[in-house]
Amino acid sequence: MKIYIKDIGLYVDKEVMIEGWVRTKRSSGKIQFILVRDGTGEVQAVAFKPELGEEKFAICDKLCIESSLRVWGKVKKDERASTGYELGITDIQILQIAEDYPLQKKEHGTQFLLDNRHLWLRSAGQFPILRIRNEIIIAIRHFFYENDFILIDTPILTGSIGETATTLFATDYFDEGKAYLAQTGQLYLEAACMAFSKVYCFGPTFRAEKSKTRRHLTEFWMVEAEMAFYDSNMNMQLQEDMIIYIVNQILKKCQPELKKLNRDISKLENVKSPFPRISYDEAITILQKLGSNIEWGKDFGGDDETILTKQFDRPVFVYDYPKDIKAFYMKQHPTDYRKVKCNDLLASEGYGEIIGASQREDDYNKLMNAIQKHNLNPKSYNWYLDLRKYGSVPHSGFGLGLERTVGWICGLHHVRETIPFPRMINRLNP
RNA sequence: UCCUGAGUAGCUCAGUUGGUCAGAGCGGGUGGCUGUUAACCACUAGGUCGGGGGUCCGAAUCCCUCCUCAGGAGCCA
Repeated sequence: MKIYIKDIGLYVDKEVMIEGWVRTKRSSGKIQFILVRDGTGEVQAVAFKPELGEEKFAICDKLCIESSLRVWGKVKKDERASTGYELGITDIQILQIAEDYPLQKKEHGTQFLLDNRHLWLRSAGQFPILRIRNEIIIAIRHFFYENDFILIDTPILTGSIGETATTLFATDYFDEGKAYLAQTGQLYLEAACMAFSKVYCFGPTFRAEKSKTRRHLTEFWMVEAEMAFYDSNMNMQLQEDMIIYIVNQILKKCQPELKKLNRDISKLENVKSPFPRISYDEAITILQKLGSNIEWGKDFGGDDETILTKQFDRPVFVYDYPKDIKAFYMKQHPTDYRKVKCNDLLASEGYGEIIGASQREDDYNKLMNAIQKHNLNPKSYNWYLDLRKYGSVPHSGFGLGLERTVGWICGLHHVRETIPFPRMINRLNP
């Protein structure tokens, strides 16, 4: 009977068949240990010459790493096997010998691994990361579903609308001129939230910035939410609830994966309500006290974010930034014209920004002013301005970077391992 | 675009006061081993030292230039 390795504990002393690949092999004359993986787990299969016979033992001898195979055998509990169980091979069938498989058991460099990303995905270290990514995505969707949000799929091909034109990927679009790959779904969500009240989108996002850092990809996944009748404080509360929900789900469902990644679980268990909330002004004071030479009016650098997040044992909100360093659509602060109602969420342990959020400008004239001040063409924003003409209400929203969130929860140094096939400034293949 | 660092065997790397400096481990091949956990032991094949130019009796090593990669700045999630 064919089984999956994750279920092997249910079949002790039974005959089973497993289909999979060779993770590694060790041989010692008359006995061979073949570590078989099938995508759900791994198990040590043992070939013992006197029991298996010359012919089949010789077949095992031909196996190399990542060869595909079918094995039959009896499941045994055995402490000597790394996973607690082993399979006493009674028969074996090779599907293909993976001759000259490029990846070895020893360490490789990043470039080599990325060149072989299609094979690197099979490595033991990549399994927990992408399984956690999967669970995070499911947690996010559940969170929104349980909180009465409607999923709105926003377009990936767009006209010239968005934040700034310099960081867009362009492509020819029939007689309509240039189309751009979406760098946010927010403006469309604002339209949709006037129809459904609470909405979200979750899809790939594209930024043509020439960023070469461990926090950047040119194609990444962003979940964005938009809520009618939410002010900036309600917005932060929702973000906090969502992050706590995600972390709790991962702690509940992914203990084995976190363990394989050597993640310090206590750091994740700290992610509880309430998250500290500090204003931009307070953040500047703290940073200056700690020796940063940042001045009021400037955005935080990577080092500043690191210093700031290390002051707290959980993610921290920074709110109400100067308007000059933020996007045109953010709502003007009611009492301080130099600022806008917005917030970032900085993840702990130095990971930095994982959410950017704001209350949106709902006043037609103020929005029109901002568009003009940013040298944007009001014509392109006709429909966006319409939303302020026909039943405008206070509304807020945020965007969460999926890969940065996965990197933070997994405790990884670089976001490139958090997505199956990373797209970076000089990497388009595989 | 700018700053810093790197490029030596299929992979990971050592080797720079210029002179047995063409090296190791892994991987491949051959042989050995009945409990291996990156198994081990013996033997063996593999390289135009990123490309080009220069200095020198002599360059992996020094100089110039180009290419590629990594990290960071800017920008952002």
